[in-house]
Amino acid sequence: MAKGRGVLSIDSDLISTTSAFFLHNPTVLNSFPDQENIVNPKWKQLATTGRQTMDATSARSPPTTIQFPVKLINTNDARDDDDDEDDDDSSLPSDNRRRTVIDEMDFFARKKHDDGYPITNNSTDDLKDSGSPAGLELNVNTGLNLLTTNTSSDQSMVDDGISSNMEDKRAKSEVAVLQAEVERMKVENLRLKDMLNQVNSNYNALQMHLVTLTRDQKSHHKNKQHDDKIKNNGMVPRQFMDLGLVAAAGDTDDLSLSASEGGRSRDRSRSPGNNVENTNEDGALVFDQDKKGFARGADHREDSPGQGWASNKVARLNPAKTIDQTEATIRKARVSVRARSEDAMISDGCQWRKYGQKLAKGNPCPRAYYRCTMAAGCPVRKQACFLFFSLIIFEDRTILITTYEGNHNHPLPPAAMAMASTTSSAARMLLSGSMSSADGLLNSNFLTRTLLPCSSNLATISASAPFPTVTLDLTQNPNPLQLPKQPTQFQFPFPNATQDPANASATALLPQIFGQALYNQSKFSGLQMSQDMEPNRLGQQSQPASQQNPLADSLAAATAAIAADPNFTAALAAAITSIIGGAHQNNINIKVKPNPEREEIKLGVHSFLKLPVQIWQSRKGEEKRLVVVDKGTA
DNA sequence: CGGATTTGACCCGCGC
DNA sequence: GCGCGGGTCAAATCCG
Repeated sequence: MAKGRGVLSIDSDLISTTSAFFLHNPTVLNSFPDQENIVNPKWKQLATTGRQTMDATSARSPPTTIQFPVKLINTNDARDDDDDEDDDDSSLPSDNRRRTVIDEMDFFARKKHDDGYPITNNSTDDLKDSGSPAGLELNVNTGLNLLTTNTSSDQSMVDDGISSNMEDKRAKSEVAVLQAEVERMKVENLRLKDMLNQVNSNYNALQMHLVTLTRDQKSHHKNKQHDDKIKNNGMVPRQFMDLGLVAAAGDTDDLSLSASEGGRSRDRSRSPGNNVENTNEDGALVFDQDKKGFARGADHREDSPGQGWASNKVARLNPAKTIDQTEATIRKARVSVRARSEDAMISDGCQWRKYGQKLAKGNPCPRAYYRCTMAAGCPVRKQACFLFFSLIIFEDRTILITTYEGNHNHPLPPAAMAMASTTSSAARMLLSGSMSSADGLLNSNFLTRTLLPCSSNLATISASAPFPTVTLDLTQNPNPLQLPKQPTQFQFPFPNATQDPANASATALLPQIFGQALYNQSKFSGLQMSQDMEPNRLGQQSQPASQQNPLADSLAAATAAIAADPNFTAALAAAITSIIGGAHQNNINIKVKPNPEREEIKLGVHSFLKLPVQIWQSRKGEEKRLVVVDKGTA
């Protein structure tokens, strides 16, 4: 079973801040009753963050055990009024008066005593005394009728003139009954919380549908006009982004796929099993664009396993490319999360089952395919593969790229909600059409500021890839000015990353650059990286590596040795060549100033690779350059 | 023994 | 039309 064992690091501040921009109500995060029992400490803060909402929810929930003692006090007051037969001219009904005659409340008398209002069981004088202070609570209505049974029995007690021993026994039995009742109410409370959570989830899902469908309608007119522009200037990527709006109407898998494939039959010659997984067996509503309405999932079986990965299925459709059909060609957004993890899977709170593994070209690290198994028919899938360069350059600092697609059709545990909210919101941002770009890679200020306000470099959008993809880079340290370090929330398995400025910057920059390159291989034309790229970032990392890392000197020596090793050269070149597919023009220029802070880049490389690369050093020795040589000539 | 994983084969789109 | 690559399936295998 594929269980997330990796250490995923997400800053909960980031999430909490981000959640303010989520379309669906983040309170879902807090609606699970088991927050106290969260095992993983990494998520505890999330649970704690949500506790306010939980408390509020509890306060609004049906009567709890807290309230009914108040009701008892109220009864005592009434009893007091009645017991004072001589002085009292109470207008209470006769039954209430009879009820108050009961002097059964041994344990309540004790409680009152504790509260400072002493009551003696059989003393009517005491009953008189006890009446006045409790009168403040007369108006408290607990909504519980727990006293009904008690009072009736008490009434008979009084009439029968039972002794104090019997009263003690009765009191004990009533305590037991009340305790059982308390337990029952606790269980009921938990059940109600579950129901509330379910309602919240349903509400959020419906809200998302409504928003996206409304947006779809509004954008439909725009798309018409936009298509004309596209015809004229062939701005396919632009068109693509706009089509994303339609996909956004699904926001979730179901809708987009239905819209894109509605009315067409799949020609895939697979076994019927292909259709099993995405048919919404749970009866989820699916929007059928052809039918202009929602249909039950059971009737919506044209889809294939790829409800999740819709893109290639969309491409399988009728190749005739009219504008309308192009509109129907909806590619689903993907959200790629880049996190530091040494395990093949990050722990995102969901249960995944691995259904395939593929050795993608250019990456010796196989890509694993997972599907969500938390609910039958859940269309969510994810891919996971290690960032190759992270293995090359930071051997001990692997970066795992996890790509999600689709939305879950089932309630999620809090831990999963964090990731799901992040990814779904990112996908919505991508598909919202508010940040369309004429060309592939862009850094969206909009997305950055809204989805990930803590950092300006955490989110990247790629529309040129086969799928619109939002990449959330969780490998970087957020801007320390905006987000103080909180290493306790999520633990990256790389302690040095925050300690060593050089490491921090390098680990942040390289994966960002190379990782994006991997996702845009078709557009890859060269990369440059310099220490000057982010002076602020480096400036905020105060101490030089040599001061903080006692191994700096030895590392520098090792670096020099490794860099001089022809095996290293060959290995690194081979790796890069492999990644970029041996394209002739693909020279990767990595400017490396001879700075001791860089020494970690070269560690442990040549044990990993075997193909050639050339390292060129400038005359002055200020700069080293890695040149990828063609596979045949290297 | 049931469920999860592995892995070779297959399907399909796309580029040449 | 053919080959390549991504994605998926499903039988075989593993494992608790």
